[in-house]
Amino acid sequence: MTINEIARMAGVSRGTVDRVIHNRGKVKPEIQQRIEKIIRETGFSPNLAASALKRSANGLRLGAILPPLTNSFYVDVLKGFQSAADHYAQYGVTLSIVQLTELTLDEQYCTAWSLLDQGLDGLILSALNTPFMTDYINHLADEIPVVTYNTDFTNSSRLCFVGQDHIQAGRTAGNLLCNSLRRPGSILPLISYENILAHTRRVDGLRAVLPRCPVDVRLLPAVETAESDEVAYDVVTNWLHKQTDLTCIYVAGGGQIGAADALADSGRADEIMMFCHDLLPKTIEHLKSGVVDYTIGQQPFLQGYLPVAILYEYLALGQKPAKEFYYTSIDIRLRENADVNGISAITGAL
Amino acid sequence: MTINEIARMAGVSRGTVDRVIHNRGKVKPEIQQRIEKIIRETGFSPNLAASALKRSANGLRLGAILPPLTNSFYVDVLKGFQSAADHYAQYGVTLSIVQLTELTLDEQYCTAWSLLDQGLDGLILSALNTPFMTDYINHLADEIPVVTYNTDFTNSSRLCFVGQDHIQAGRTAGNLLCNSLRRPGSILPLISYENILAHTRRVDGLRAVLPRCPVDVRLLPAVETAESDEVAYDVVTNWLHKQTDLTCIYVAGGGQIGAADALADSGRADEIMMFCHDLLPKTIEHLKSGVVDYTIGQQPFLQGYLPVAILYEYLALGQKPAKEFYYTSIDIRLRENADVNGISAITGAL
DNA sequence: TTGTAGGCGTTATCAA
DNA sequence: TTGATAACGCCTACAA
Repeated sequence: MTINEIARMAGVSRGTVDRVIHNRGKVKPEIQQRIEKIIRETGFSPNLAASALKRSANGLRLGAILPPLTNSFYVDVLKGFQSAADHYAQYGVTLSIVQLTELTLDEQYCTAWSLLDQGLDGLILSALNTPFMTDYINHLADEIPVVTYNTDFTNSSRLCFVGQDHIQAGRTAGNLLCNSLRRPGSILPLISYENILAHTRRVDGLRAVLPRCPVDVRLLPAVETAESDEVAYDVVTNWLHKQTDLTCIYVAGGGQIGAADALADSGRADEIMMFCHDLLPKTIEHLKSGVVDYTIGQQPFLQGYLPVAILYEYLALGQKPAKEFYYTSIDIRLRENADVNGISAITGAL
Repeated sequence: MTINEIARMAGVSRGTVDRVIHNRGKVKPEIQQRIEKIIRETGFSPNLAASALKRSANGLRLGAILPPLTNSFYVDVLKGFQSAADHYAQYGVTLSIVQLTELTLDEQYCTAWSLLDQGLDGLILSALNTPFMTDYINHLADEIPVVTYNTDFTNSSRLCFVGQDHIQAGRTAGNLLCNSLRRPGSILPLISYENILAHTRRVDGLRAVLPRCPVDVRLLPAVETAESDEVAYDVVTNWLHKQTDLTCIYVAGGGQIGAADALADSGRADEIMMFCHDLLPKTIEHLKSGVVDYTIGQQPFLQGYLPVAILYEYLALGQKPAKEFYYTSIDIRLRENADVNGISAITGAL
């Protein structure tokens, strides 16, 4: 089935069929309906290779906003962006990646705005959950499609979200904890900031499943680390002294390396468990040395790659995303599968 | 960069450049080198959309051989095949899927042969590891590219393999077991048949890490279930009586549902752990009800989808696979992440 | 050994 | 409101 055959069957020209397919109007209603009927009956859909070939001439400008790379999680996200940019370059896509240097509202605003000023066709972003940012995203989304990743803005008009279900990830951590704890005691949760939803939600998820624990556990109030390994090191060192019945350190976000180092230095890594999120290079080392017991990954590469793919399909091929929430997997890692690099995206597939 | 610009820069015609790109010969060596130099310097690579558009006229016939669907693991593999077939249909690919009705050598041979007789351009298969099959795959691979999935034939001339590193998966199961066991005792491993390498390797992997276990454990000799849930049910029921210090049932392959049912019926699911491989619909139920503690998935969908993508790129676009081993992830599941469907392939991405 | 030309299916432009 | 025509970049006969 080609657009030519449809045109022949309908007794019109290709141009008219094209106008119907893309809802461009300027077609007599009765002809429109006739063509739509034929398309439905034949199950015709445009040849993507041909569309892509033709569209690649036009060009598509996408922008992506990336939090500071001091959190090395975003290094893998960046790889996803770059890999996608590389792949879609031949389809006329240019991706402008803007790296923030600090995690403040103002900079986010200004950067995003300067990107938009360049005349973007679509935007990919992740940001702090504040009412101001929600408004701003709504404002952007009026002009161009916006895809959020890692951190969602559910009550905004963004096109869709790519990232983890953080509550469920926290529940999964709690599930692992319940399975592994051998003695009663206290659990110390660490987060970066109270206003990072991802982190507080993970703690909420963990808390929700603790009643299933076969031994008595107590979840201490979450301690902030300001996304700093130094702070986390000190926090853990202090609590190791202060809280004598500590059985587990749960890093819901921020400073996992500092926390692990502190636990290792204390010489009590065998006796106290440690759980965290994300699979950073240092985390792999800590898994192998037995300091960290479990970590839960969230496919960072895909969080960079997929938004680009989604926006390409939406803008260039006119295909709306199939889902509003593209949840990445809850990827449990421990010593023996710390090194396995699963296949995260069929990048080369045309 | 287009083939036209390269031709202009080299002072030759498009045709000559095309011959160089695809190593078709019939080009004067000095001209060949000149063109190759320009291609290298400009970083030119052919536009995939244009290639695809042109090639889709020719058509590509692929074949896939699928073990009996009585093992519902292969239902997900089949979905992968179908999804890929669907996607690549517009690029002129037709995929013939042959489902075996029993797992015997003769049938595999005859089916594969009849497929080849139809004039295939590439073949995807999974089979029992016997010397005969290795010879046969070598024979096939002389004619057309062959991709193995799930079960590899490392000493054959197949193009590449898509599937799990079974030893590492077994080690991961052992790792989980060591983390979770609370009392000493015996572990009962179940396998389908001794000559299914995947299963015995998993047990080998598990055995290798047991010395790290903080409590005393003993690994019993593996028991065969002939890939039958009925047999597995009886085996487990018997051993639950016979082996009074049983702490864990490890289903390395075959009959996991029967085994779980037996454990549930015995009323001792709380006291005895159960580990298995693959995430079948019934396994999810058993995870949620607490009968099965952990299962290790291996991305079955991808094991169907990826081989098709690989063969398309190889045959239609002339791109050799980047790796010989495409290891799927070691996908740990327990109650709280049993339901999560990660994103397994960017299928719609052009 | 090299060059030429036609077409893959779609889309954009222009003329009717 | 429609139809005709010219690309998009590559591949492949066929001609030279």
